[in-house]
Parts: sequence; C-alpha cells; structure tokens
Amino acid sequence: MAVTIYDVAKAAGVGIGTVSRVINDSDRVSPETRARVLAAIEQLGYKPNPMARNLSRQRVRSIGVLLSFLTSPFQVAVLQGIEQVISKAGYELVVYSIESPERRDLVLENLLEGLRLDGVIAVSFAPEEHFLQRFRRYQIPVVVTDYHQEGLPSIFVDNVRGGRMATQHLLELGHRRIAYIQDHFQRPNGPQGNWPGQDRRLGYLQALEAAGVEAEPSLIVESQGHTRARGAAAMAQLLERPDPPTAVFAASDMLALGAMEQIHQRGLRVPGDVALVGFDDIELAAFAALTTVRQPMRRMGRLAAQALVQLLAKEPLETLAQELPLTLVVRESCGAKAGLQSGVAPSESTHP
Amino acid sequence: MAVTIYDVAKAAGVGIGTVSRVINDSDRVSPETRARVLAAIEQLGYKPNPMARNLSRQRVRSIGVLLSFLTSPFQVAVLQGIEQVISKAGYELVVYSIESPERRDLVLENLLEGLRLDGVIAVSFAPEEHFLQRFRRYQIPVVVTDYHQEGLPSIFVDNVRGGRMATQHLLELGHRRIAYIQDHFQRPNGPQGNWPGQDRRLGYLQALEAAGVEAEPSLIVESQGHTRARGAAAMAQLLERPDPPTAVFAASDMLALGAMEQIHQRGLRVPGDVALVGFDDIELAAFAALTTVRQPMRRMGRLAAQALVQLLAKEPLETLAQELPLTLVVRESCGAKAGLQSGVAPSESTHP
DNA sequence: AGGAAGCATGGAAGCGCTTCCACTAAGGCC
DNA sequence: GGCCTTAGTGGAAGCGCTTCCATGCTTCCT
Repeated sequence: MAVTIYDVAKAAGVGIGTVSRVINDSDRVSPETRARVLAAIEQLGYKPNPMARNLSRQRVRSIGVLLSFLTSPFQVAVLQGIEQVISKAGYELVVYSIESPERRDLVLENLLEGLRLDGVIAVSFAPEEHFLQRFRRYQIPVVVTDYHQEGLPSIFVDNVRGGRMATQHLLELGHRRIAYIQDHFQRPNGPQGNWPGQDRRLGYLQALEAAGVEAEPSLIVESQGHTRARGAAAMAQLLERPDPPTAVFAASDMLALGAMEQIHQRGLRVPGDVALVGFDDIELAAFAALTTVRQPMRRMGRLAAQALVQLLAKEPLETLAQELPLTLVVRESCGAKAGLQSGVAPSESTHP
Repeated sequence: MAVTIYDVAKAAGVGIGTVSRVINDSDRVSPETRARVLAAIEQLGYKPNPMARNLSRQRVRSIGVLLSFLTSPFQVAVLQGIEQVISKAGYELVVYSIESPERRDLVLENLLEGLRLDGVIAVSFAPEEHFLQRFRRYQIPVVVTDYHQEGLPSIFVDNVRGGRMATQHLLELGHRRIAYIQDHFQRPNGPQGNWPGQDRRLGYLQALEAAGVEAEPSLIVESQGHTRARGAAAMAQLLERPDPPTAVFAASDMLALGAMEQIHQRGLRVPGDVALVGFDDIELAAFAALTTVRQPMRRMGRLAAQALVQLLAKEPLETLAQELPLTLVVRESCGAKAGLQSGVAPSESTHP
C-alpha cells in the first residue's frame, strides 16, 4: 500500500541500509549513490513511516506540556511561547490539561508508563522527586516554568521581588492597610514549598516590614485558583470587614479583576475607594487599566522550550536556572496616575 | 531492560498471543488463564509499549487540533471543550497552532505525510477539498467546528441568525446608523465562502433590510484578525468619519473590546455615545459588561470531540451537522439596561 | 459411536524502520 | 608485493506488539 524503504532500495538499486543512511542524512554515503536514492525517493513519493521510526529509535519526537489549562490566561500565554519554539524544532506538542491536583499524578503516571514523550515541560509546578527520578531513569528531560526548583532546569521570575514591587508601590502611594489575595497551593499532600503565590506573599510582608507597617494576618485572604469568581469572593470578604483595606495586591491579574468587579458591584470605585495591583500582565489587564507586575510569559515559554530542545540534542545547558525580569506596569487601578478615577480607562493598544 | 510481552508470557506460562489477548481484553481467554496472566503482569509491572502497538496496529491513539491559537479566546475555549472529551476517551491531544494562513497548508501537508494522527479537528475553518480527499484515503476522520461544511461532520451555530439577533437588538433600541466590524477571512487564495464573519454580516444586512433601514457599505469595516488592536483601529476609522455611527456590532468580542477601548480613549462613552454589541461571550465580555451573542464554545469543542471519538470507534454519526443555539446576552454596552453609562459595570460572576 | 463444530491456545509472520556487523574494493605504507 | 586501513555498502537482526493460522481438546449432534 504505502511506499516503504524496500521499494526505494529496489528502485535505486541499493540496500535498505543505504536508503536509511540517506534519509537520516548521516555520513558515509557516496554522492552518486545519495543522488540515486534521492531521485528514487522523489519519484516514488516516499515518506518514512514515523511509527516505525519511533519503534526502532525508541523515541517519538514529541514533547508534552503539563498545565492547568482551563484556569489561567497566564498559562495559555506560556503555552504559546512553547509552541512557537517546539514546532519550529520539528517536535509535536502534546498538551496535558490537569484540572485538579489529584489528576496531576495520574497524568504523570500515564505519561511515564506510556513513554510516548521525549521531553516534558511543567508549567507552574514541579513534579515530585519520585517522578523526577523515573524521568531521569528513562532519560526524559524535564523543564519547569514559573517555578524554581533546585537541580532542575527552570525558567522563573523572582516572585518575592515581585511581591515587594507591588506592595512598595502601594505603600509609596500612601496606603497602610494593604490586603493580599493569595492563591491556594494546588497540591494537597505535597511539599508546601515556595509556589509563586507564597513567594509573592513573602515579598508583600517584606515590603510592609521595610516600611515599618505591621502586617495584619487577617488581611491575607486565600482563594482557590486564579479565577475572577474567586477574586470576587475574596474581595467580598475583605469589604465586609468593619475596617476594609484601602488597597489590595492580588497574586494574579485574574484575581485582581475579580476583585475589581466586586468593588464596582458594591458601588465603590477603583482606585478611589480601593487601589488595586495585580500580577502577570495578561491581556485583560491593559484593557481594565489594571496596574500590575508584568512577567514575560511568552518568553518564559520560549526559553523553556529552547532549553528542552537543547537537552534533547544532548547539548549541555549554560545555566540550569534562568531568572527573567519583572516590570511594574503602572496603569490607573492603583491611583498613581492623576485623572481617571474609574476602572476602565484608555490603555495601550500594544501588548509586548 | 523493560518488561516485554515475552517476559509476561514466560512468567505466566502461556504464549504471547494469549497475553496480547488479555491486555486487549478481547474475547476467548479462559478466566483462569486470564487471571494467571494478569497476576504476571501485575507482578512484573508490565506496561505495553505504545510505539510497538502503534506500529503493529497502524494507529496512534492521538488526535490533532488545528487552530490559530494565538489570537482568540474563542478558540482556546473550544480547545478546552475538546480536551475534556479527548483525554477521557484515552487519546492524546496534539495541538497545531497556525499563525498564518500560509502555514495552514504546510501543517496539513506535514500532518498527512506524518500519518501520526488518528483524527483531526479543525477549528474555524475547513481544509480544502484535496486535503479532505487525502484524509479520506488514509481513513483519518475530520471534524470541523465553528464552520459549516456540507458533507463534513460539523459543529456550528447559525451565524446569519446571530448577526440578525445582534443588529435587531440595536435597531430595537432605536439605532439607525449601525456599523459592522468584520474580520477578514484568513485564506487568501481559497474559496471565499461563508466564514462566520461573512455570515454575521449577512444577518446584519438582513436585519437592517427587515427594519427598512438602508445599509451603508462604508459602515462595514474590515479588520484582519480578532485582536483588540484591530478592533481599536477599525473603531478609530469609524469615529473619524464626519457622521460616525451611533452603534457598532462587532464580529467578535475581542474586536468589540478593542472598539470599546478606542471609544473611551477618545473621551466618549459606551453606550452613551456609541452602543456596542459583540459576538462569542468570552470571559472578558462579562467583565467589560459587553452585550454579546453567546456561542456555546466549550460545548462546541466537546461535541466535536465526541463526534470524532465516535467516528474512530467506527460508529456512525446520527447527524453530520449539529447546530448549536445562540443567546443574546444583554449587558450594559448596548444601552438596553437603565443605570450605568460607563463601560465597566457589575457583571455576573458565573460564566456558563 | 463417529463426525462436526467450537473453544482456548501457541507462536510465526509481519508492521517499517535503524543499527550493527560483515564484506568488498581501493588506497597507503613499509 | 604484502599487509593494514578505510570508505562504501548490503542486509540480518531486532524494536515489541497484533494478528492470523494451525493445533489439540471438548462438546454436541445424529
């Protein structure tokens, strides 16, 4: 039915080994033979069967990305960056969407069983040590984004610093009662390490301390996941206090936008009644005139993919850990700019 | 190194054929033998090698989704729906992101050459006939979403009706000068058929005619792609006219949001100066209080995936074409609701 | 009782490639 | 001139599975 390597070999009057050498453009084939084989390939319209190649080589030329797709524009942006590089490097991109932390281990398990991947990129988390060990045993490189894990190639930002930047900015604007809306860590039984939200909180606390403002624990609200609804709920909780905060720093833009919605819903104004700073700089942030700490999301994805491609080519990495810069993007929601007191306002139409 | 079917056969004291029958839980294995084999599998920790299975079966258990990922929240929502079903059915999801229409054919070409896919879902376009023929020859089913193509399993909405709904709504609110911001079709040389934006335009024209309002061609503005920047540019063009429209219907929410931004930027108000209706009901729409025509995006993805899974199981489809309902979601941007005159306003925190 | 039919099973063949080893011929060296 | 390299090549073996055919044993008819 389909043209095989044998057909090509016969047509070119050579052995299959030679054909194989030509299509893998390896060494040691004389120019004349190569030309003959290429002609036969062309003429027959031969395409090597990838499944057979995979079985023979024990590799599949596809890489997997693990993320919780459904929730966060941040992750989608990272994915875009990954895609750009991966497809150019000739790999397939297999997406594993993980809705719940319980499913995470299931997916990793399947993935290890299946062995259908050459490499893995984990977004916003690091697999647990026993998984990493198994990946290592199978020689499947793992790269982590938005998470810093010692000993693992990771692309990340300094979330502590980011938290400080946001909080400092609000402090400089005169705020003293600053709340923090934090995400809840996704893994119930795992190590309660430094996930981004936790680090941002640390930065928040550091900034308060540096300014001589005593942190009030009850001004830190946890919300499960980065959705608008969660942000709104957290904000509601804060606004129902007898002494609501005058400013809020949220662990992500989605949470901040939910908070903004809630503030408006109660007839209050941003930044007039409550100043707001988010994190990420997703596209919506510009639209909503949200002041935020920008992460280079796409770049994160690109760098992660590049690192993985390098590892797959057996090239060593210059640095295991790559830290990317953060930028405070001042828009209207924090009140730093004179003028507009409403939530929506003119905003850049370019989005780097 | 790894445990193979031979090891299991030896351990269980049976032939490899029997082991194969057990793991594919096919018929005709006696309960005792099956138990013995399962015990051996368990004990050795045997996992069938997917690459070998693929080669032998000539299938790969993965399906591809073609979309232009980078641009549209609509497509990401559809993808989410697809993912839900696909992963449950035990397939891998391979994402092909297509930035430009030129790359589309390239990707299809590679995909056909590679034969590494069992099925394909195309989002917001249909492959050209010659591609479809080749897919048919290789027995790779193709399902299309957000696009209606005769003879192809398609999940879609009635975009003409959607365009009518949006325009009628604005007409009922008293508007007579209603502009339409349309997307530009993505394929330069292909058939300039009825892509969604074109159908919505048709509905727009029908509604105008039904209301006895003469359509003004110059009030239809084309913009390349569904981005905020494009929407803003189109809106700028409309606002610079001596006789700007009092209402705008945009072919997507992203275009509408860009338009909204532009309106605000010029110190004008929504809906006071310009009423706005979008299309899709992406998450941002609720946030921005944008009146819009809701498409069941996730459901679209789910149904497409279900259809594909059915086809892969050789089950016939009840219907080739599935039309999903549209809903007009009235928020503040059209001016139908009293109260708020600003762009941002309270909005639902649930998003179906 | 004898034959037909059905069930459970073993294992060879085959999927289409890569890889490695063996082989030839040609050149280089002393 | 004889021996050692080395470049170029052919093709068997092997990757780990599915599938199909052959085989032996039951069971069930007539």
